[in-house]
Amino acid sequence: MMSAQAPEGYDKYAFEPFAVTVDLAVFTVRDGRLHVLLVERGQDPYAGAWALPGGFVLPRESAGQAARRELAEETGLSDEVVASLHLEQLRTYSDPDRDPRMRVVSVAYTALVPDLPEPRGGGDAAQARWLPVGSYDRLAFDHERILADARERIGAKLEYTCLATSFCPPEFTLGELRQVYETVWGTTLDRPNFRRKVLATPGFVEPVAGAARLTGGRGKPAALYRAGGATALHPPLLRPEGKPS
Amino acid sequence: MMSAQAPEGYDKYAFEPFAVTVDLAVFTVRDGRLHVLLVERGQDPYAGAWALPGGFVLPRESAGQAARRELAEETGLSDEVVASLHLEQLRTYSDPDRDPRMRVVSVAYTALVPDLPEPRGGGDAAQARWLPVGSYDRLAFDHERILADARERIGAKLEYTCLATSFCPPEFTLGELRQVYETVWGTTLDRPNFRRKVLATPGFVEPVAGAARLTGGRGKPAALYRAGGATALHPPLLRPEGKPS
DNA sequence: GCAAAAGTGTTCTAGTTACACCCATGC
DNA sequence: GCATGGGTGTAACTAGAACACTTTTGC
Repeated sequence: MMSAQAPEGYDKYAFEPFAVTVDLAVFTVRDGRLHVLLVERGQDPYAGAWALPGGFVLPRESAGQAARRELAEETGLSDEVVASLHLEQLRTYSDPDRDPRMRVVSVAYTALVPDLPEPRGGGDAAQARWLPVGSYDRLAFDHERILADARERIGAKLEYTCLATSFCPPEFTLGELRQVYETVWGTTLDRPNFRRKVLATPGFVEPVAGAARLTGGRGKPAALYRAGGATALHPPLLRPEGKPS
Repeated sequence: MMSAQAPEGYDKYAFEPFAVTVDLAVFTVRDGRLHVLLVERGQDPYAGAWALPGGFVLPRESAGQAARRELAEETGLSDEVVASLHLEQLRTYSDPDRDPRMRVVSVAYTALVPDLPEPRGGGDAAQARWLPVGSYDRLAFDHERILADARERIGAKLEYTCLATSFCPPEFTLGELRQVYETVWGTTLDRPNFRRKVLATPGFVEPVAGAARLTGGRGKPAALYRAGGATALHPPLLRPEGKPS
């Protein structure tokens, strides 16, 4: 924002121009692994490297609007679906040398989506793909850092919000919901305690009457639930501390 | 960040230029009230209104560096002191119409400082002043919103970090530390329980051997403490829920 | 029957809450 | 003395952790 100290008759073009972009860290859980949506760069710098999807903020849109627009373009999802997704501003990355070409300030966003069909190419040339986190060599620019920040953020968010249901299809079992936590946190959780905790939080999930589904091929069919209306998780569901998977 | 889909031979000046600024929400506790550092605007828009201090990000600095530079200018604190302060990126505000003059994207930062001497004018014309939160009519631009977000953030931060000591002078009593929590949260806390909680958290505070100080003019002199090395507060110190002051 | 996954019950304990109570100081 | 704020003690309550156990399915 212009402060009171800004020069009086300033000139819009007096400064070296800043480009403002958005970067998206979009996660999903597939086959019990955390996946992130990436695009392959076709040109230098970082030609051939994977990068987070993103793009310029247009002159008449906010960064949040730009993020939703880019997400719709990259995933091929309908506007209504994209509008209903949970998109959260992560933070802004502004190191002067983060892009060698020019001064680019990027507002990063995070989204959690259920396991989607492989994204169609969208309007752009480069194909967007879901890749397991850690399965790539190196990300372009400072995207490695952004992705790490995003992982940390969603891990923390699961503790005190009901956001985990965003990773799930419309109807899901408590086992699937638990797997979301275990995948994101890289831990195992006590099944009985997890169940009680979730059911004891009003509005976290609501049962689908009479419905049940087999999960692993064997075992007792699990009851189905839908996401409830609650967003906060009080008291929080804390991840175990020094506990590896 | 430039995505893989960015136009190839792009022109730095092809877009309407974005200005990138920082805004600062700097808090202190004075006389048991939460104060925020504000500057009075001398020119339109919002001439005469109070605004958060801030300014342009220079071509060769990051937003965080700009925030520290502006903070030093506004408060008149030495560079070493400013370098040691806790400055945290809050979020970025990018509504296209948030500044009527041009497109300004602002990265907001929050800082917590102990009760400082009234800031000297700094290099700039407008005087910066500490004002109790809520004691002004209206803030310029979307600064009301930024300030509200900043308050919420620091309130939450006190719950699970040891950051409250940033509001205190180098040596402080547990009563003063408790008052920080009560002021920011607008609640009262049980004194004995607060004391135990703080002392039971390793590294939150460390005693200053033998030192004591009278606080309210009356009463038993209180032992003095210094901030410890810990940053996280495990388990957290949760604010009471439906409890007014 | 056996393995696997869902679902229920129970015990133990750390952490918090809500108090009552004593101590040291200024007026 | 008495008001004021610092400091200690303690009983009740709550949420969570750990783990045994039952149920329902596929093979």
